[in-house]
Amino acid sequence: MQSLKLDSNSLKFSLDLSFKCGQIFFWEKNDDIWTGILSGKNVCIKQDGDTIFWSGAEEKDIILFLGLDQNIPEILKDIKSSIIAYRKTNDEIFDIAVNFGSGLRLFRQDPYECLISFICSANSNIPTIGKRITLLSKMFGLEVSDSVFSFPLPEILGEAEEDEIRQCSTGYRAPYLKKTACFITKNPDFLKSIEKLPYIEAKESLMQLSGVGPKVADCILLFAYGKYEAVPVDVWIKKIIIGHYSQFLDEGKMSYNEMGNFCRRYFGKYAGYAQQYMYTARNEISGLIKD
DNA sequence: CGCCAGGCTGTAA
DNA sequence: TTACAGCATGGC
Repeated sequence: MQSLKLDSNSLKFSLDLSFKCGQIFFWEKNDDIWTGILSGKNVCIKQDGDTIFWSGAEEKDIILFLGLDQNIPEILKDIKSSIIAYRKTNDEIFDIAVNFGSGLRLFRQDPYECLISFICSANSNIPTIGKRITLLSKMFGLEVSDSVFSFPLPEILGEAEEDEIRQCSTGYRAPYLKKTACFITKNPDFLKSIEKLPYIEAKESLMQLSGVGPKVADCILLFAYGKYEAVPVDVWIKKIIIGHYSQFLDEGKMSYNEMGNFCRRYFGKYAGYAQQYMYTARNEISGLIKD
């Protein structure tokens, strides 16, 4: 295994927390080792204190995937100064979230895998989403090594029968998966073209895909494209906004876009990062805010 | 049994 | 433009 020492900006990095925070689903942990596939190769990653060990990839790709180049102290400083500028005080709930989520890092995952994963996420929960992805990979993935299956390729998923996709516990999401896989097969450069678009246009573009609404689009933009102004508002974040930030929002201005716009004004250009700290600490926060 | 979970699509006003 | 029924699955 290769290894690298975390630098001073990354000393609190937590591989476990980052994998488990609901941003990625197609990796598994066995005996302290996370295994998955990057660029078609089996990759193992583990953390021991301030050292990351891995195999199956080049160092620069591991650093990019895990987001180890991101300067977290700088990002948090930016968010906190934006909060101060907005409300003239600190935000005790956000501080609690950052404390709880210490070591959190937004990965840079493959856009296609992120897209399919979050179509599966609709109206569901994290363990169930993971099971769906695993079932899909076993049914439609390529066996890259002994009983290790790749993420299902678009050309295979697009040709699959809707019933087969339903057998992977995907329910009513099955036709969305098939349609979107077909679209990606016919438009192989589509996901690449999203990169250079500004946030609003990138989001509108993604929302043309079947099964992709505003929330799923924001997840893809944040978790795969590193567009930190994307703020996925799920039921937990909505609860937190209503319970802790409603003083800053007009009654009746609780639409998806209004909540996201508020977060961007309040947290600044890294609002999506702030959102992920809040989401990660959702259980701790929910007991501290209005119901 | 009912309620909820990283919501979206289609329809109606 | 917004409102809302319907939708599959699994955990509690």
